[in-house]
Amino acid sequence: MDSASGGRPRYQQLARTLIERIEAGVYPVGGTLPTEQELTAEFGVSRHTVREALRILSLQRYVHRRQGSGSEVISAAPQAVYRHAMRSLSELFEYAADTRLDLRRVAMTEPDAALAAELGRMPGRRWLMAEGVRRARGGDAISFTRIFIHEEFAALEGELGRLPGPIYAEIERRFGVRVEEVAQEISAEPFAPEAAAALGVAPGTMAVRMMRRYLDEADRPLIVSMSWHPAETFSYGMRLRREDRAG
Amino acid sequence: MDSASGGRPRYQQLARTLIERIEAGVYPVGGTLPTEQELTAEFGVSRHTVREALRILSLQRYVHRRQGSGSEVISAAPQAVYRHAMRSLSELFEYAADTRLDLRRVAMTEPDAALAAELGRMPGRRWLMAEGVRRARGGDAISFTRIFIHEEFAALEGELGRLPGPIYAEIERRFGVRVEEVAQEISAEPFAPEAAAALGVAPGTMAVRMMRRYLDEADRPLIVSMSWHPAETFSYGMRLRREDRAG
DNA sequence: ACCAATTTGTGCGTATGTATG
DNA sequence: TCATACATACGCACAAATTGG
Repeated sequence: MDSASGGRPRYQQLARTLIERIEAGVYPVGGTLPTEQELTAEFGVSRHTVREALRILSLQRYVHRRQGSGSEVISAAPQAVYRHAMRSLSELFEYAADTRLDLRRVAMTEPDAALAAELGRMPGRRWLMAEGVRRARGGDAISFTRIFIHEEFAALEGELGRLPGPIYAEIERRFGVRVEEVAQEISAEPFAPEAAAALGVAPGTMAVRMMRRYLDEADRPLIVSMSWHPAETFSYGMRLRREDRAG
Repeated sequence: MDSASGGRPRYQQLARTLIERIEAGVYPVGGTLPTEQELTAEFGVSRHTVREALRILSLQRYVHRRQGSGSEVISAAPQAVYRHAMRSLSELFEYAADTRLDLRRVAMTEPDAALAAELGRMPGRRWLMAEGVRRARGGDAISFTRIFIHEEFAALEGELGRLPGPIYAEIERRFGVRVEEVAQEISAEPFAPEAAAALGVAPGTMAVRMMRRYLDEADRPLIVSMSWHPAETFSYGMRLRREDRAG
């Protein structure tokens, strides 16, 4: 169309104009927008274009439209909420479905002060620790992994090697608890000697460390997992989506 | 209309029918829906009605519609369950409020094929590139940062150095577009020589790279930012909360 | 309770633009 | 280059909800 208008569709230009007016107070909160017919006349566009623009304002929660009544301005600065596009916890590991965890050691441990602080704010209790190497289907090593399971669920000790799914899912099923929140932290540090040896990488190789705390409704950690990935091959992706009213 | 169909509008009935087919596997994930024209013929409704129905499926993330290509089925059960505890995009950088970006170079660039692929699936266009060093309030270097801004917003070129807030916020305000989604990827690689020099770290130092693509409603990247952090001091945390859905 | 005007919702037809393969 | 398929945009008509008389 015309280059002066930025090359964007007319309904988007119109939506932007109306939003500017709302934010400037031309259409005050609590009042109503001009009718579709008035907007059609003012901007010289069809009703279809006006309605597409008003749909944008409605989705972004600037206005509330009611048949027979009009378009009420409900906010001059709607706040956004972003949603992690993830349907289940197992998608936290995008690779989880195609990997297996080869455990090399399972034991009850009592962490020292530094580790206890990392595990969470629980009192100085014992944890069931499982460590091993996560491998792709072909056998290639992905990470050195250490998992701490709260002693409350220590009955799993004998079965850790042959669970069909993720450990957190089994704990939810067996013990009737629920993972309400996951706190994840990504950092980087060189591999510890034993981790390097287990993965078969040179000592001192740089690793990306992912720590996840699986928390219940009171923020108590049920499981804490730590994985060290060779930095050269590590990649982690996520998508965050702005929320709006569904249909 | 007819009582057998529930008295709901035709486009809602059609949307319901299509969703049922997707969930039943009639239209498998990864495949495409029939074209608008085919749906028009099958259901005996106008293209307008078909498009209203498809808009519902698109908003509910059942399909992804692409001009010229079709409506790809992307999920048979699109409800997200975990929510990233984040109120605004600026919280992506937990430090954003207390940092500043010292730009050392701003220029229009035409990326090569490899970079263009990383920036997104836009045609081979030019981007406004800004690069510099992000620093804490005290002046300590945090990261080497390179930002690519779509040429549509190149008018910002002269102001990049003195924006009050994040670039994406200014673009939303000035151009009336909206960041609907952010795709983030974390990986690790050694610093490039010029980045190492700019940060004052030894050549070959390992870096954690964060790439973020800020996408509009059609998944077109508006801004792409890349930051390289010295691995030794990098840490990134996030929390994901389970959502209780009524039904 | 009813009517009439207003306003948005639904639905159809048509034409042209633009990205894709 | 060309056909296909979705995006944008114009027009019209009638339905349904709201409002005020």
